[in-house]
Amino acid sequence: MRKELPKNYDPLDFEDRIYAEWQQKGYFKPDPDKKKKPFSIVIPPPNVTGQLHMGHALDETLQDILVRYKRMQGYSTLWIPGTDHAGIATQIKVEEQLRVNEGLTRYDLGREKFLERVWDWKKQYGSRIINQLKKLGSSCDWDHERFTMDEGCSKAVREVFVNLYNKGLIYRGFRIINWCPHCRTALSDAEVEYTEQNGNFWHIRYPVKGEEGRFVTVATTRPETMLGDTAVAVHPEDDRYADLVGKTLILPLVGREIPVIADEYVERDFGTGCVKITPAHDPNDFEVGKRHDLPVIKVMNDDATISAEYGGKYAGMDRFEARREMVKDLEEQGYLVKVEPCVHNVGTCYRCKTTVEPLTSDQWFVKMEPLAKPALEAVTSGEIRFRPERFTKTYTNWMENCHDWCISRQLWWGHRIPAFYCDACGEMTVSKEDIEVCPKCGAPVRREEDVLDTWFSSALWPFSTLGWPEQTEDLARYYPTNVLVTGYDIIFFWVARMIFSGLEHTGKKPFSTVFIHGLVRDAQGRKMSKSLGNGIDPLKIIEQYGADALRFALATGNAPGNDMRFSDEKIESARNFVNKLWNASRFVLMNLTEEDEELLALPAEEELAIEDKWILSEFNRIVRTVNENLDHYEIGVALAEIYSFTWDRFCDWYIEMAKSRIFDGGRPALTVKRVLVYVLTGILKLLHPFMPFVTEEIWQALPHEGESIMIAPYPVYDEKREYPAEEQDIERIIACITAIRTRRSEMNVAPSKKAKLFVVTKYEDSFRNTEKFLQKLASVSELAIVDSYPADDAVSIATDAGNLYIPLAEVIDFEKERARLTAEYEKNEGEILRVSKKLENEGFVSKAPAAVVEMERAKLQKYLEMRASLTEALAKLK
RNA sequence: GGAGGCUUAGCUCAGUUGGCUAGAGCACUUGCUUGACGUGCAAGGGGUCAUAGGUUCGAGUCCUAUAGUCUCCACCA
Repeated sequence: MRKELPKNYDPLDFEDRIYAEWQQKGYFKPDPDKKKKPFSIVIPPPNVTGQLHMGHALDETLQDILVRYKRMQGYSTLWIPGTDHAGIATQIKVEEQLRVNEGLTRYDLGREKFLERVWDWKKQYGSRIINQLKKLGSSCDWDHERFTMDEGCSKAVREVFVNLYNKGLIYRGFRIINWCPHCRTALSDAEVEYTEQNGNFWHIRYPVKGEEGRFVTVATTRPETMLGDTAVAVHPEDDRYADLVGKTLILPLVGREIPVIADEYVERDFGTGCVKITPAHDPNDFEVGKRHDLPVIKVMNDDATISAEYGGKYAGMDRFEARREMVKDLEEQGYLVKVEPCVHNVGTCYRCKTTVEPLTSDQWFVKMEPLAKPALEAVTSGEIRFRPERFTKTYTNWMENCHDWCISRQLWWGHRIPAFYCDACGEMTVSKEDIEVCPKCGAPVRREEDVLDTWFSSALWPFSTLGWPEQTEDLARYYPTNVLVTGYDIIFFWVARMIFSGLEHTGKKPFSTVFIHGLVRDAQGRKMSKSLGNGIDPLKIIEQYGADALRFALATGNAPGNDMRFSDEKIESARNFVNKLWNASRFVLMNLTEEDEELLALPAEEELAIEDKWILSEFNRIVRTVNENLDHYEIGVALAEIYSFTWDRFCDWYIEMAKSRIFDGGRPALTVKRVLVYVLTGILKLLHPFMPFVTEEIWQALPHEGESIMIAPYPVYDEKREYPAEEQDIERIIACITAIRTRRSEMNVAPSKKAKLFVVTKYEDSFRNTEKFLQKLASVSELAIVDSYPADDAVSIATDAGNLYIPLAEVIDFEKERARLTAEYEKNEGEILRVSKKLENEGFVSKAPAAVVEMERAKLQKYLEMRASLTEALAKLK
């Protein structure tokens, strides 16, 4: 007895079970068959502390679609999953937990104890996100699961660090960097987010030394930094201040003497034209300071309090408190000229949103210029391609303008920098292996405290996960990977850095295609965020609607790279489609009484009915477009094609047409069932990459060959299976049935009221071959093909296939009929005019492609036939 | 300041290299216990494709300008 599907579609019944089966059968593993072509993807590793959110859901869905598609096409697919240690993010979480639960800071615990806590946390939460990925149906090879701080990845990190250092591409230097006073670490440029904030422009006057009563007025948004001022700059060609250059000013509140200098960096028209220069706390001032050899006075501590050394009475105050106090004092002492409100961009930490403090510090950097050049070339040459293409520009702009990458972080959670200092002789050693003593003088060394930027290890992900620096089989077979799927928000953080790292360390690009998607927003189009509380939990959606519906909703109705909104309507409509597929399958299944072998054989050509050929032909065409679109990463288009074929063609027409044949029984019934099984199975295969669970569940219930739809071959276009004549026949009849339904509906004729149909047509065979459909689907009691309709008691319907007459004298309003037919006639005349004009146009006929011209000719033919029909129908009304 | 996106039906969006009478989902109107599905079936209404020019036989699609809107980068203190 064949397995039956439950009446109601309930994904909870089978999703977990099916996933477990797939995993147990080993379908996620790459096929060891060397003859198969490899296809590989590395997952953008979610943060180990994270929960699955809609962004992940979209990202994983797209990857899984590609991987499942390729797997069914016979590739040996490897999709590597894993998680990222997420340095700052994780450390913040653990510190927060520590603070809340125990009232302790990481300093209370000390480095070693604290790291134990973080590892505990990782063990506890790391598997959570992995399990959530499974809920989505992700067909990753879990045997290949990696973590950015596991042994292999850590080895790769060290290898890369030492190599870059030896090449002079990593250096340690005293520079101005972005400092997060809350996380107490340096940040890279990419990790600073600029937000517009309301602030003030304080105009402050600095007295000129030796010239009683003379002042220079500077304007600043950050008065507290004046403690570190070491000059005031004016433009060299600014006549207003020409005589001041070289003079000395007395810094208010501080009393220190600073020079007036001339530098082209100053914009004459902005502010007062005089700029206070604070090399220790402003990147531009730092550059000015270097040019003029100014002292660098750092006035803040790591927590952004004012330093004891230079703070004077403000020492120990928080920077913002100091600002208030200093403004007050400046005002009291008569130095404050005016306060001008302004909106300005303030840099904030991308993890904790604290205002970033630019300050000078000793840090480690990656020299970007030599790395950026080949990375840029790989993309501009087309070796690596962005989809959609417009993101190429985002990438190249950044790559062309990026500064050296600050990679050291004053955190504890991360890859510790493999540098060792000897206090005895001052030697620094960078080494792949840990060392205890200085190679130069033999004194004990101490290891660098800093760890590396999280993104330093993520940058190696495509090859570190495949075993690099070992030359493993995996690396040889699956690197470079084929495609990287990720959001546009991490092109700088991650994609760019993977590209230059891959090129530098493996000599190969890490992937051929970068497939970029947008953000998932809420129904109002707002970014989902914790603070807004508008996040939609994908796991709740899965519980409620099923993973297939979620995947469908995410994969459809939006163009690549664009943001999308996630709404109730969207997920409901997705669920409705799954439900439709379920029920169509139930219908097919409940009518299969024959043996599997019998049903699986596709009928011989001569046994196929006209509608069989029609649906097979249409299916075949859909197969082609789906393949083409998937090959071009047009996932939404591919899915929309399957959707409309399944619902509008297969369910609404073919199944309806099939009913009469099934219930008639006999040989034709076997044929139609075979076609039903064939096309439905084909639909399931086409849909499997998008909706893996439900397609597997139904496929298993249907007659099938093989163990799982997951490893069944993806449908391919078959040029032999094209039946243009039959397609035309059926399309013609569908148009007639629709026209009849429309007329009857307009005239409020109950569907139950059957009527005879008279047809005047030159497509006699089309009508005769499909009489049963007209009867069944257009409430026709009997079909009569005539040369001309004899009476004037009929509703007439003009079609390009001929004239249809339905004797329904009691419902006809002749005036209305005439008006309607006339309107239709006019409209048709308009079309005739439009198309004939086109065809009379010399330019069109000579320049347009022949196929297009041919199409227009056929169109004109249709309109002319329609005109004949309408003329006849109108004549009948007289 | 620089770059890019978006503007198509009441709403949310498709429309791939220019070429069938511009589509879908949702919403709306009308009818339907039609042998899987009311999470459904049938029929229908609804769009000067932001505006103005241009290229072309032909423009929602390409070019230029304008307006509105969003995002990213830069940072003039």
